[in-house]
Amino acid sequence: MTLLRRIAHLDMDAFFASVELLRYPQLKGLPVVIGGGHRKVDDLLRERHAGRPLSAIPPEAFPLLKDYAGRGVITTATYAARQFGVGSAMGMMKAAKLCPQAIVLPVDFEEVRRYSRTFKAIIREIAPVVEDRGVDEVYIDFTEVPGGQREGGRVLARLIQKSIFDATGLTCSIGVAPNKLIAKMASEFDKPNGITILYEADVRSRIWPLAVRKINGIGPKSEVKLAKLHLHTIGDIAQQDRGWLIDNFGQSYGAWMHDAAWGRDDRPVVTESEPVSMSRETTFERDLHAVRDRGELSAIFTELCARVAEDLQRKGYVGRTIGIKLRYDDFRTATRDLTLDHFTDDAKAIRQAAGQCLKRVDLKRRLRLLGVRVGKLAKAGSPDHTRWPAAAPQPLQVAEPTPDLFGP
DNA sequence: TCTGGGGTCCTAGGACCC
DNA sequence: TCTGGGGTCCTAGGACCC
Repeated sequence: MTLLRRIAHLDMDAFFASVELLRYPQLKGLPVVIGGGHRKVDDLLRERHAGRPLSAIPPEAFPLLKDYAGRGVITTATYAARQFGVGSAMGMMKAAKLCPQAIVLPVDFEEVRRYSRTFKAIIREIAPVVEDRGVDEVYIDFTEVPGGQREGGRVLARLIQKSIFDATGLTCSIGVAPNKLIAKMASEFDKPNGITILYEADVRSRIWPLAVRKINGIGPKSEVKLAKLHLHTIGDIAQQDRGWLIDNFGQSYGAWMHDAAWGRDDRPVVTESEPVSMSRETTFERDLHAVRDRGELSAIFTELCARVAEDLQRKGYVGRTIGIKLRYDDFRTATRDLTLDHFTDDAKAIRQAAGQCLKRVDLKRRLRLLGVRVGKLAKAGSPDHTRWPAAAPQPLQVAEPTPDLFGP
């Protein structure tokens, strides 16, 4: 008998918030948002309630959204907070208007990553072909897993859900479908803690009525453009002529959009991949000016370079393209980059190259963000990296490079 | 009182080489 | 002297995702 391709998408429910609720179960059912925050809420609470278990801290002791002042966005909101219209990626200040009484907690990345590793390890024990899609999501290929075909994947999905819950106390939602594209949409159908099974034949009835934005790959810009063409649902796209879509959205995107609307997607579940770039960036608490705040900017810039270098070294990569990113007070973004003739993971070398990039960008406007990126990565010590440069030997550093604007 | 931080992929023009 | 292509690399910006 031939196997049906069965791909699952698993999404942890309100992951960041749920992880916090494990620590503070007294907040269950209350509106809680995670995000922003440079404040050390945990430290604060621990100090104030020294000696008592975290779970004994009364809910009234927690900081509220209405008292929040800062530039952060919300990473996750509990379902109780979502009732008020608060959601991911929303600015904290806007959220505070909608739900001032919500409790705010900062992201605890270490804790989140710990649970992330745990739930992914549990999945891999059950079904080994797993693709990482960030801390709280994965695709899983059920096709050849023993029992992966039973009830279209429902039996295996249930087993995974239960295993994760038993080990962590966390819930997730799973969609199982013929491919990643449909599985991703299906996992949203029954949240939280749900399972949705879809087949090719369900595309018309279950997928076509959905808004175009539900397709993973159609974002806010394309949504607006589609609306102007009077296309609102996925079915609307499916009814269009493929050539017409290509004329309006380009060869690649237009054809992809047509396939997506018909539920066609043959991308494999990719279990391993190499990073392409590593970066660090920071948004300032207030907008800074290149001249007036030179000292502050210089220190931040050097620190960002040091942190990228650290990341590269810790993970064992070197890179050849050094880039910077600026965001102006009007939210426009500028990037500059420079490709070196050798690979590096050295903070000073990165700082020097990034400094050269800085000279090519307008520094008259106030800045709200500064970032440093290293691309064209290779594994440290790999032939790819040691072979470089291929032909001409690089000249010795002849002169000290001229200092950049943020220079000491 | 707008709008984080970490990524990937695509496009498009120009340089440069064959 | 003029007129070509094709291929690859570099750079800047932008869409999108988690």
